Amino acid sequence: MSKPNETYQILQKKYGNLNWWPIDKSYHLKNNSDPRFEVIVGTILTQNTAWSNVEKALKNLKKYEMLDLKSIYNCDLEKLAKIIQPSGFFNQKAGRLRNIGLKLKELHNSDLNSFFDRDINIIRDELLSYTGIGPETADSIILYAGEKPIFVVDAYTKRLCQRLPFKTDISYDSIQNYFQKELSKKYKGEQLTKVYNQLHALIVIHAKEHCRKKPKCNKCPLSNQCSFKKSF
DNA sequence: GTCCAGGGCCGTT
DNA sequence: AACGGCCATGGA
Repeated sequence: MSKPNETYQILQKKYGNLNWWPIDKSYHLKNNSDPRFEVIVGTILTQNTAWSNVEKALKNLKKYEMLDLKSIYNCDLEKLAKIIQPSGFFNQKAGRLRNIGLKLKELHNSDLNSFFDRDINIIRDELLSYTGIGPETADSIILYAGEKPIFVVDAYTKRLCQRLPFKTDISYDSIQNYFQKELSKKYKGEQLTKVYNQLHALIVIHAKEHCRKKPKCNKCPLSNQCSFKKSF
């Protein structure tokens, strides 16, 4: 039976350190804006969407100087939708972004420090109450913007869990609880946060390179612990 | 042309 | 509770 700790070690050795979440820090230094807000925007834009399309939308937002909280909640929805068009689902996402901006302004006076300076479960419940933020988006915001220890489960993670398999059913909460239980035995504090961050990134890369829908099991680094094994 | 991507909401059963 | 349709672009 596969274990998250082993899987992490193997993937780490294979793919090395992956710099997630991808953020243009120089942009935020120059504009005195908060990179955490770019992460939040990115989590919405990337919902069921290839990152290459998200990059185009983020580039547009910077071009029109819209990548900050105030510009988002003050925006004209049609204009915002046009700007983020390359990311797909643009009408939906424009509404979600503006709504999140308004909530952060109204409930937290636009202060991300105080927003994130709370218990993880409190933050999570609040994020889940916002329209357009489900479990994966909430957890991505907490981990990659808030830098707090929570494990993000996505479609890739579910696929991996089915195939290896791990000893868990594949509901979001079950997978998250299982990974957190196993990994927190070995890692603590900031180290644990880094592991959650890195492992999710590793799973994404691995799923793109090998554990695709139509898997490429040839040269797969996890083949020893995987029971799916097919030769495609 | 078809398939798919770093989901979530809403209506129906 | 579980499932299907829907939202939409761009790259493989």
